[in-house]
Amino acid sequence: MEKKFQAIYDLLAKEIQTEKIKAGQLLPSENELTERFTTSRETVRKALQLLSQNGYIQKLQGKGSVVLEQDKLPLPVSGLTSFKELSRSMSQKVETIVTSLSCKNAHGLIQQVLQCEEGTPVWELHRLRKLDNEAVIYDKDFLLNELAPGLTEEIAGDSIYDYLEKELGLSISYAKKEVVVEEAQAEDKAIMDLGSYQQLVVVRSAVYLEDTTLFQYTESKHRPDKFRFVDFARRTK
Amino acid sequence: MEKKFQAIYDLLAKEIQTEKIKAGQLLPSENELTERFTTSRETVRKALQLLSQNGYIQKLQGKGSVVLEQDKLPLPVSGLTSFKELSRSMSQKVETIVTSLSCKNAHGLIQQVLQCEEGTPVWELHRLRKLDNEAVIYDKDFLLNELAPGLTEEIAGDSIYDYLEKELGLSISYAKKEVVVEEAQAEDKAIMDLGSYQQLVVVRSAVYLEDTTLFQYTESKHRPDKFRFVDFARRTK
DNA sequence: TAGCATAACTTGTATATACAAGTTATGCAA
DNA sequence: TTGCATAACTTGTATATACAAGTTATGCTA
Repeated sequence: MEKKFQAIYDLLAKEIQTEKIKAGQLLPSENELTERFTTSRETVRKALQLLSQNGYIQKLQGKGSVVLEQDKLPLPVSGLTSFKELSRSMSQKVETIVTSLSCKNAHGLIQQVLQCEEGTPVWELHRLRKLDNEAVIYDKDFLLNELAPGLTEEIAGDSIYDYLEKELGLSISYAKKEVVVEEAQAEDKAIMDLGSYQQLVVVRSAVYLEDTTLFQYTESKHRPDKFRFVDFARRTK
Repeated sequence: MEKKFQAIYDLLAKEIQTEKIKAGQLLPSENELTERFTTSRETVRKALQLLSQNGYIQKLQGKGSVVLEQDKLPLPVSGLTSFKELSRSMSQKVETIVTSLSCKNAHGLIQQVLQCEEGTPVWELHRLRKLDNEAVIYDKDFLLNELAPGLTEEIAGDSIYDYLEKELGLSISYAKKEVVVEEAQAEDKAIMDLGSYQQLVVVRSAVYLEDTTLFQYTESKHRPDKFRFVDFARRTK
């Protein structure tokens, strides 16, 4: 049985996403929700806490919980809209090409980034992402073989995470990311459709499981005009 | 009086930051903490929830709360270290120059991004950030005059947020951000030390107060080699 | 009518209790 | 000694209660 507060969160999140409850409106009060779901107020509050954390609502003491507008960053100052087109185009043609998948024994850099023993078998996976037939994203993944022994090109072409979570029962817990801009290497220029772009946005991320083991290290290179990162952040200090 | 769970959070966060409790170690159990702070377990759990959210600890059912390493993204793959130098250099010479501060009546784009009435008085603030005597960051801020009527160049040269929170009692609650790469404009080239860089990392952010009013809109342009964005994210789906 | 105290809401904090679920150490039994 | 059930921990979920603090509507009073 799914946890109660999670179920309430899922339900309310869906109602907000589908605009059954629209931005600017108030959610039912905590007491009303408590009755509706025949639960306790604390449980409702846990669900609301999640909604707040993920940018769905803002809680106002004495008033209630207002639904926030989704994403909606006010218009960009310049007339540039290329990145908006990109975000809209998530539904457009996206193609993933596995350019290499091999299992190596960790050494030097790989061993360092995965923080594992020398010689530990690790997958090295290279994927090229094409948006509208242009190769604009190039991903290099390193992951512990031990945790995903049955990795194949087919799986790699899909979502690795689905495979991990649904097939292997592993659960990703948290990640650390870094975004920088670097010169395109010869390899990048050879394999990507870079045109005259000389620099790439590089996203390096370390992905951890629930037990804090570092599971995956990824370096994702993006052609600058096709890169967009959106973030919602609350303040805790 | 400060809230209890907040106080516990602050104390534990400090202990982790100063490495009184080191990465890899376990925090005292919830029951022990409950005793130490003469409080209830739920209150301790609220504090731990905050620590978890902010990447200080990972909770393991049945075991305890392990302290995570701070930031520590495994080594970058390439030999490039310029951005690391930058992050280290936060203590190096940083200089802020207010290049313009004026109060205008909102119209067109400004009115649009601040989502206010036509004609509402708004501050327009331009600041140039110099790192080691190089002008590498250029910020344009728009903020509602109504909420910060006493803004001056001196304050703007400092931290605006300190002024807002400590002087005006306003509290920033959340922000939406977008990171993209765009061509440097003529103005950017004129005012920044760009060298041969033709593109800039642009961070656009909308800052909201607790009552969900959009208070500030910022466009921050960074010379690519001096830009670095680090993120810790937990998974909620 | 206008103003104002107050009642009736809302969310925020703090506490107590019970049991479920996962991990580790204990100690008995073969 | 080894193996295994179990006890004694740990965190996770759910519930109930009390009062504080902020907002809004009510309705009385001048």
